[in-house]
Amino acid sequence: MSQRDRRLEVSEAAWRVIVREGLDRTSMRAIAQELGCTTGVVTHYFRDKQELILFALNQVTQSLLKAMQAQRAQELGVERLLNMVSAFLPQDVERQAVLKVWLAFLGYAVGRDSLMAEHQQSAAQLREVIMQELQALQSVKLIRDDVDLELEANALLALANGVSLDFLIQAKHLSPEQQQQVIRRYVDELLSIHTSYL
Amino acid sequence: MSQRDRRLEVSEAAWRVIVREGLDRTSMRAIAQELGCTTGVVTHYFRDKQELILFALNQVTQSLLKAMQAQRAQELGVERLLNMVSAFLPQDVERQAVLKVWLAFLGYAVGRDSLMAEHQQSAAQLREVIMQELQALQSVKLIRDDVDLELEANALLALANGVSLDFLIQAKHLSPEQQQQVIRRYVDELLSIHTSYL
DNA sequence: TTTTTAGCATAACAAGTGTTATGAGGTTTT
DNA sequence: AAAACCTCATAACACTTGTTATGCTAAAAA
Repeated sequence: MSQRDRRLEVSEAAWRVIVREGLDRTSMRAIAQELGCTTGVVTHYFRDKQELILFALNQVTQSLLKAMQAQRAQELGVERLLNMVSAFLPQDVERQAVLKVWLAFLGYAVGRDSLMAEHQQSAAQLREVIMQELQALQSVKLIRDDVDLELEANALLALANGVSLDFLIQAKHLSPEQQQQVIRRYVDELLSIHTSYL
Repeated sequence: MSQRDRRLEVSEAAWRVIVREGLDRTSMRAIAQELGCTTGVVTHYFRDKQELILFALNQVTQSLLKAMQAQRAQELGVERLLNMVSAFLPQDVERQAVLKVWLAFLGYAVGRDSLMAEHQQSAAQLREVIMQELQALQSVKLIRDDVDLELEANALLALANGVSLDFLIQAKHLSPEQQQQVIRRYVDELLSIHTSYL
């Protein structure tokens, strides 16, 4: 087992504790116990807790980015954009766990401007990918030329984030199908096919 | 000064610390120092920290609910719904502070199912108010009869939450005008005026 | 006026925190 | 085979945490 894999094991143990117990109860000792060893392992692979947290945060955002990028294999079009945005909706237990970790981090980042800025950087990457997608759709005339793509990218991500949050904060939350439906409707609205006769 | 006001003072001091330092660094001592007194005050008005946190959480959600309800003074219509939803967008520093406290609580509630359930109850209230508004609009034929109002209420709140979050997690976030614009466009879509010829 | 209570400061408590040093045992390198 | 190193357990460190008990002062009630 490589050194890199061991770091991942620690990070994933941290995930599990965060999802189950919450970020503030995720102590070094709790992570070690989850992994079935002592804190020696944790301190060996991470200089301090801050580094561990940032690493785990990166794991979260990178996993979301990858899931989204994987959808770009399909041919350009509405479905591709839809699938890209849907890639990080909480439609199964894994992504629901990711969502919880993500939210825990966001809450933790409140009042910690440097940490929030770190996350903003990842969010900017995500926004960039979506923007490129929108630009591609605009260049093939699927989106009208007068549409503000920066605004649309933000709005689309906002909707996706809101739909994700809905899963955690609403008791009667949207089903996976409804999540997709809400996103789909919004994406459809973006297309000149539907808006050309406005 | 009444006993009730004193509790509010403590709670508001807690808010300020949370926004500035983060929830996990909001200790009893920090709150007391923010208020300019000792922990004796805090422990006198709140049995334990849990009670203080739940009280402050309630203050957050109630303030949002009130701000929204205040908009119902206007006459029924698109503008009223729009203003109700916009009432808790982070369009000024006060509401931006409320947003931070809210997010801190959400992150804190991850892994604490009872606390999350508590928040879901408040969220359900909010959803109910929006649903009533949608029903009113439907009854005056501003929304088509075949529209699923439960789904729409969730979707609308999801969009609003997402737009709010966008303010914190996106460096290039939406301006107050853009926030409103995004909501407005979505609300417009709900109206039969725009969807009748689909 | 006496007594009771509310409001608050102070201090101490046990528990849990991140961090660090030390060292043992195994693996790789030289 | 010897030296260097990686992996990890153990233990101790200085702090911070929420909570509780004690007591003082001023206001209210008797």
